[in-house]
Amino acid sequence: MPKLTIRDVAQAAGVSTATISRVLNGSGYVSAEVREHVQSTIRALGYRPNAIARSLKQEKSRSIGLIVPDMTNPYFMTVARAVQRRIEREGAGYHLLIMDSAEDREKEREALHFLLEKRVEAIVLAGTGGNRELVQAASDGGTHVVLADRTIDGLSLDVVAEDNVDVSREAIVYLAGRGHRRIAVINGRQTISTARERYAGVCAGFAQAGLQAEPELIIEGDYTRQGGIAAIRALMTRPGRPTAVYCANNEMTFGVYLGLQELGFPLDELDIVSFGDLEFSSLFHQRLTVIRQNPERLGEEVGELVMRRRGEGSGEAAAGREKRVLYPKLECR
Amino acid sequence: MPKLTIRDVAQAAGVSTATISRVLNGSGYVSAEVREHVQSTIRALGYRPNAIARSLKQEKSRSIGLIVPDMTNPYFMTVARAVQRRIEREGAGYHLLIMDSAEDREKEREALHFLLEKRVEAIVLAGTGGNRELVQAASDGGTHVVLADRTIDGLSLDVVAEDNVDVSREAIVYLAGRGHRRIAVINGRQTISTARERYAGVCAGFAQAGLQAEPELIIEGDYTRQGGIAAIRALMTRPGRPTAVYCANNEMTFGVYLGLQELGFPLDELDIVSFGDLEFSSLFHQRLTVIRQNPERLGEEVGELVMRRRGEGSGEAAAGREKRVLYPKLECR
DNA sequence: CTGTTAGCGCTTTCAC
DNA sequence: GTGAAAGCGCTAACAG
Repeated sequence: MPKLTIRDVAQAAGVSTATISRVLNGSGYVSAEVREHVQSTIRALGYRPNAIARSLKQEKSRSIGLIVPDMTNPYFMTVARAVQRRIEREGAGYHLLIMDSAEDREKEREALHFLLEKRVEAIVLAGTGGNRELVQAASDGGTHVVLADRTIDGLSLDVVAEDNVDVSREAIVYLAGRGHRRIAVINGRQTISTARERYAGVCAGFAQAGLQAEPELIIEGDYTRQGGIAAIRALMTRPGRPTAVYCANNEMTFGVYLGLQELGFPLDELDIVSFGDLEFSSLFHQRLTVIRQNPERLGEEVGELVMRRRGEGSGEAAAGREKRVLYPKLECR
Repeated sequence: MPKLTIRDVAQAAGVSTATISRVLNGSGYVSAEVREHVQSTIRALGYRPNAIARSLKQEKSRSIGLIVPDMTNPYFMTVARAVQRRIEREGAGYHLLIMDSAEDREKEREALHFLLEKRVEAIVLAGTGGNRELVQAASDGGTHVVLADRTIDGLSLDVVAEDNVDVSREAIVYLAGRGHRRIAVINGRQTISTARERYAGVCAGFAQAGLQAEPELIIEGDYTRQGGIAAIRALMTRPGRPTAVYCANNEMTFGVYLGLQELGFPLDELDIVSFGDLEFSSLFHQRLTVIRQNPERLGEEVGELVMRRRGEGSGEAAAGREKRVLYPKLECR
């Protein structure tokens, strides 16, 4: 099959390439007669314009980059899907380039470079906490940057995130209210903003409940399932076990259950609060309380913000950055 | 920030654009001296080559399209991730464009057109069953097409899929062996190849077990959670309830559990076999037997195939198509 | 070893 | 209303 170009179509239709282009884009004046003729020629030939050439000429890639720290986490994939839907809805042929940093700063750096070379019009970043200068440079360079879910200290950029502090405080108070005195905390890495915020909330909760946070019950995990398994293993195989656990993300909560099972404990051995939902929590009638986030909404907000920024003048005139905060809810039952 | 081009770099470094290009691509001869100078200039300026221009010139987009019928299904996202990893591993700057057809032929058609315009080098399709001519045309047009998970009748294309028939037969025999006589079947739409194959296997299973498949126990669902809910509702709210259910995909199985819960049945009311794993099946000690698929492996095979085809001459010389079959396993316990 | 140059396929002034 | 022509940023012959 010969690769067709706009010139082939022009030749076949007996008009100039400019006319074809005008028909394709619905721009400029074209008589109805010619338009129809061109359109039928296009159909007859099965011609498809080359989006790459178009992008080069227009200096618009019509693509948005998204970097998530974990493609296997349903939370981020839900965000991704919402963003994708939102930008596709615009109908302007936008699409999403999804990259996975796997919580690795180096991979994140590569992903940023990659997206920059692809000339994405905006980068949505749920970051590892690293690459601050590069992110700033990207923003200064005129690529819109929106931080999603996670912020980066010292950068003034658009942000759509959740309030991690207050609901975490509430969670600890809730557990204390149920009579727990030995509450373990499985944290995320403190390089990640959400992990820091969640921990801050936890501390506030302990204070409010008049409890002393016991160092050996505070474990720094890594937001992975394996991390959750390791954490619960450590907690349950030494004296002074906890009676309740606050777990800073969904994957680690899953790990906690896997670990409990592996250790031979009943799954309802502990009261657990999970920051972030687990798909099966509605079926899983253990002593599990969920802090329900709203990835759908977050993704929509991000998409909306991205498309709006696209309209505004690039970089330079960009007025104040925007910060939108969503509020997760502790689902007591 | 001024957008830098290769000419700016050339000017700054006092050499020609060709030299810059050679340094960038590691092609042709460049003296070590000049190379270093150019590289430091590039770094100093913070120059990033424009991948769009490069793609246009080289007539290689370095992108692969993937169309899945359901982005929310972990099965397909696992496939996607495996494909992505595999093509990124090549190190040639390849990336994946993921599109969601939402089981809708029209959306699938749009996605195909979109990817064709983006000049993706290959399309990986887990299809709805429609758009046969378009898919054929894409393949004829020189875009490699690999069917993943689902085949399309009458098309001779590369395929990586699972054997749905035999393990489904086995599942029914297994349920019959546990003494069940009233076994319900929740099918997928018969426009989808996997649904047809799974149903064929189910019928073989009934025959082998010497059971009569009862029409009112065979329900055509749609591979969605809602479909599963609707199906189990229908089955359980009329006389002659089943005692076991074969459920043709993971999402519908989830729906079955949601439905049972909603109807007030205990979750272990029925023996259930699910084609396709549920994330929590290992924790969920109900009467659930899973047919374990291997999306990781499928994705890797697809990625491998795609990258190999890329090496071979395009379209024309493409020798025989390849069909790889994976074998899911019934996990009895 | 390095520079000059001709495009890749399209859009977009600017003439007519 | 339509066409001619100049690039978008890069790479790849081809000279030198």
